[in-house]
Amino acid sequence: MDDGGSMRHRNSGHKRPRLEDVAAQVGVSTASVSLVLRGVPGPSERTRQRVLKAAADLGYQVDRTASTLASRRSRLLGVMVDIHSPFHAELVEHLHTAAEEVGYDLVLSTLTRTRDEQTAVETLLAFRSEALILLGPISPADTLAALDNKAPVIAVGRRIADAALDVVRTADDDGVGQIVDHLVGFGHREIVYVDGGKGVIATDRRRGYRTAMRRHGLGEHIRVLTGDQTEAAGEHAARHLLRDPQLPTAVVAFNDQSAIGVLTALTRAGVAVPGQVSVVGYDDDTLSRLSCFNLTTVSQNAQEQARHAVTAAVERLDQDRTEPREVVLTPRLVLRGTTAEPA
Amino acid sequence: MDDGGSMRHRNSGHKRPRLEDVAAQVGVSTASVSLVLRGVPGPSERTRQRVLKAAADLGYQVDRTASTLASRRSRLLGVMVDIHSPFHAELVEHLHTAAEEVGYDLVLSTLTRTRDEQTAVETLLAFRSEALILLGPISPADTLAALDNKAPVIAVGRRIADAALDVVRTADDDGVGQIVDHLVGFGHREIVYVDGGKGVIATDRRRGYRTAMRRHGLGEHIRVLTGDQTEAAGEHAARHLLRDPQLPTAVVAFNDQSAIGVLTALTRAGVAVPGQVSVVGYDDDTLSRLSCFNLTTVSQNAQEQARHAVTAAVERLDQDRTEPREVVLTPRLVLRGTTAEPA
DNA sequence: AGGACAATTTAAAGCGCTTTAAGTCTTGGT
DNA sequence: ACCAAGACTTAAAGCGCTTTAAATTGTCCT
Repeated sequence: MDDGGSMRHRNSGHKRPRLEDVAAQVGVSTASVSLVLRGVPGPSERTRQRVLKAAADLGYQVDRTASTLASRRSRLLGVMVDIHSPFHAELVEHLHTAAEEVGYDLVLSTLTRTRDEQTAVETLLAFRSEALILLGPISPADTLAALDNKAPVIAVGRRIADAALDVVRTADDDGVGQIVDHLVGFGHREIVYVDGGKGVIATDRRRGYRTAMRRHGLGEHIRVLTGDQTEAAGEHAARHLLRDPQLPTAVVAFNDQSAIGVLTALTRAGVAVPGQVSVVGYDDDTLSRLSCFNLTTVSQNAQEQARHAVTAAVERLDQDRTEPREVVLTPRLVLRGTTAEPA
Repeated sequence: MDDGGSMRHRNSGHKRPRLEDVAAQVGVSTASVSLVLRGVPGPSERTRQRVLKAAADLGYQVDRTASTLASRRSRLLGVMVDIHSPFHAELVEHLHTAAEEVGYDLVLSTLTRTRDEQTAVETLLAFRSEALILLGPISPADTLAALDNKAPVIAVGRRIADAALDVVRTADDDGVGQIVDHLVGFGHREIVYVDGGKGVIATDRRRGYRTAMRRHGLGEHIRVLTGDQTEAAGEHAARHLLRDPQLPTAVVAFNDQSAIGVLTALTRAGVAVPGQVSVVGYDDDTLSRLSCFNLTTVSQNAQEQARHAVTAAVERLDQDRTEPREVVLTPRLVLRGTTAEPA
């Protein structure tokens, strides 16, 4: 009668079943059960079947914390993401499948306004992540290098000078180069670039623009407008252009957000896109695919980056590679409706 | 000399420091160190200082897996999210701060094309989450109820009939009702609704529309166009409307995505918004805030929902509440630029 | 039947921490 | 001086699992 109190709680009495419970049910040792459940060869077929049945009957589910502790391996890859970024979302999706294929699990830690990289990474480490996959880290190179001493670090999406750690990224300069090639192919010459502020990525893209322009003998037409990563910056830059007597024939923006700002301002001013001005973004955001924008842009191939990141981690963990490796993928131009021949 | 091999690995020699290492450094027992590090009263101030210093010097970081195992508590809230949803992103952000305030941590498990709710939840349980916060679960009520037997479940954002578990959501019907009130206040009468397909949420919003229309004596003007949650559906619906001799004066869409489809199709057909037709969405997506859309919509107040979800979890875990509770918040109309008096 | 060898099974020692009961020291009162 | 009452400190027993060495059982020859 005295369980009146405990009966108020569900779960009372039968708590989570343990390995021992399964073992008792079958009449074997916990060692055997553990072996069967992990698929380690050894147990006889008969034992195997009976253990599997008992486990299913009891609804047994392994306790990660215990097995991590005992095996000294978590088989966990820690991933730091900006949960607001659609691109990161896509990366995570592919990281999941890639990790699963090699027998690892993912633990995510997100960046928010009140949660910086330091905190996010500490969380990952507290879970005993064996390697850290950092999506678009902004910490300085030496901080990352120091971190790499605790667990292999794979930086995704950002160039790191003289990296002592693994890096997987796309060639941002090449991406912008492809855009310029594409526009020049159409016959454009007056191509302006709306910048993305400071930061490694912005630097690379800006350089890509400059280099490509010069390569086409358009060095004198180089024009970089200050901006950042927001729609507002794009609008601002476009309004600036509209004040000039003569519009350029094409505008390349740091990213899709900014490009959409440009698009909005131009359209609002009655400028036809791509009739009078072509506009190009970068990232192949969900945004750029909306039919009302249908923005020509550059895709970073999330899937391939994810695969390389996981591979890099596995090489570090299971194949003791120690030399840092940098994987630079070629981005892919995505032609949509905002580019055409100049008027 | 024989450590040539092991020197190839970083981390060799000094692995992650343990409680024991800190204890040895200070010359006390691991028990004392544990006490100090967790802030449990008992240890003297002198010991406290020395332990803290040693821990910092060694770069000690607690091993969650071990402490979870030992204390039989993970202090972890498992959160299932759709990583592609901007709204979920916002919720997660607030869940983080809310959880931190009450001494819990979050572990995220994401839904993807290849990862269903079942899998996501299992991951959460494997980490020993003490409670499960499911954002927009689609599993049937009885599945969720069964799950609630393993760990308290808090369903966020979705109504669950006769719920035997905690629910935190906004009143979707009320939200759409507010939209209709707003439009009627402007003098609109021909208000059509673009539906969001099947699903509990779509049902509620549709009902909210119908009820509000009747409340205003506009029962005869009720008109629901089939649709779903996509931009394409909105475009499709709008094109349908454009075929009629006479356009309605206002269109209410299931969500922002769909509303933007409507907006795009109308604009493209030369219809002025809000001059000729007003358009309203739902969700207060990032999208709706873009200056080129500036969509009037309804906000679900992520912060408040997050707080309630965490509170519900804590009440279950630390204050043994056992009666299920449903928290229904009132959504908030966000007035922007796509609504005005009818022409 | 006896023994070598392979096939299974299991006892037991942890993994790094928490927790509680049982110390050990101080104090201060008498 | 002596003892009770704090104030600290710590030994030791797990938490639920993995892993390895050792034990047990079974099989096949000669």
